[in-house]
Amino acid sequence: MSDHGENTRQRLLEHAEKLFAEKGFAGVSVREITAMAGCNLAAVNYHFGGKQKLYLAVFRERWAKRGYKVGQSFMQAIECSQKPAIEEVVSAMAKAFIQGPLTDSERRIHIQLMQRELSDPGEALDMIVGEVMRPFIRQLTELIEPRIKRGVSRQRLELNILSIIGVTLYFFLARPVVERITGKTYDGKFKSDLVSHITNFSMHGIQALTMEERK
Amino acid sequence: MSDHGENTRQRLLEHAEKLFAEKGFAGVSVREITAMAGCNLAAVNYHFGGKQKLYLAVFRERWAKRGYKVGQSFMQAIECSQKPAIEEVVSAMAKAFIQGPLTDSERRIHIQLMQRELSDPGEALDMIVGEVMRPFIRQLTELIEPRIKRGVSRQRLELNILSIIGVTLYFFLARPVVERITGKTYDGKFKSDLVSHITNFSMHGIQALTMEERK
DNA sequence: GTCTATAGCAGGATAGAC
DNA sequence: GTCTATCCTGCTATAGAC
Repeated sequence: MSDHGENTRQRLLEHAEKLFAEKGFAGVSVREITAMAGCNLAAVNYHFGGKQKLYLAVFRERWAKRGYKVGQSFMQAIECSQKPAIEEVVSAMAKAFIQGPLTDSERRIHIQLMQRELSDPGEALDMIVGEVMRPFIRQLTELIEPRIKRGVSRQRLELNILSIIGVTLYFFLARPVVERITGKTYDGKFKSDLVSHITNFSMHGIQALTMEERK
Repeated sequence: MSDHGENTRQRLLEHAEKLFAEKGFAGVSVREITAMAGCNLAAVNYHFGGKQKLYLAVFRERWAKRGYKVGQSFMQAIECSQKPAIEEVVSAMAKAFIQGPLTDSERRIHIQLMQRELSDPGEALDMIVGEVMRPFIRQLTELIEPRIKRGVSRQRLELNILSIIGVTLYFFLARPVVERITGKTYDGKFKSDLVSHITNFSMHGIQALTMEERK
């Protein structure tokens, strides 16, 4: 019973994250969170000091950790080959996001939370970009840069890398649209189709940087 | 003074749209909307019957119209050539979104609103997909299909088209991240860089469908 | 550390005067 | 059509018992 406190705190973080991802900060009430976490209304204030600070704690204590995890899973996949081809890098990146160390529901929550923070940037965005996205993009840039032909600016390379991440995120964020348009549901088969599509599409996109300009 | 009513109604739609795009449905209060529209708190109920119905009216009376406008601008750009090359189609699509008939601020609002509806699908999503996205994607499919090599499934083509739209949307949605990562602001120069990047990246991605499979 | 109870306020909606 | 005044619900946050 002495560590019941830490349990409550963790349950709060867990369920708050799920609800914030689903409905956004303003769309969730503290009552809803505490009810779902099976604890008292006052617990949020005791453990975090308010709803806003709980929201930030979710990013610091849960989101960031998962961000590192995805990055590590990517680096693990890539580190066997010392000078990986662009295909390997792109494929490893797509897989890190899509078939990486997260469960389906974690992945959903993770990406939705990030998207919400992108849509109305708040205090958490600096952490997201500085601690997770920028280091990840830097690693990618260093891996890909030696494969790029002379004369391609760093900015163009960055835009390409951002695009690959963008395509990947899109297929999670726009899931309701993708399902309606294609008529498919996100089952195992369709997901693996998605992985190979994203890898293929992105790889060709970025490969343009290894060849001469068209026309 | 007899048409003051219609003016109020339009001002409400206009400012409600802006606020809903910025902060989401739950993040905006009716008080905030009416204050910004310079009318009385009760006007929302009188004209629309409640906050939720105002939200739907925004999509039906403003969002959908702009969706058509973008689609038409695309068709206009493409209809001069009877059998356009894939490059033309992709370029016209990127331009319709990015340099099309909308002003910068309209574009921002338009895409943010859509994204919010994708993140938590509500009653407006069916309209968005059915009335605007599906017809647009169908047109694109018909334009591109004759250029694709035999044996490529309709699903693969659809995924490619969705990806192009995805990349384009991403550079608006993730604008705060893109700015932080690249260190650029979305001024005229950077935007035109974006247009050519998106066109290039997407075109190479989809061109894979016109060639033999790799390996 | 957890709970009950409640303060204090902001939200959407409505009735009724003009 | 518009406005004022108000109802009532639900919110966050806190005080204080246990």
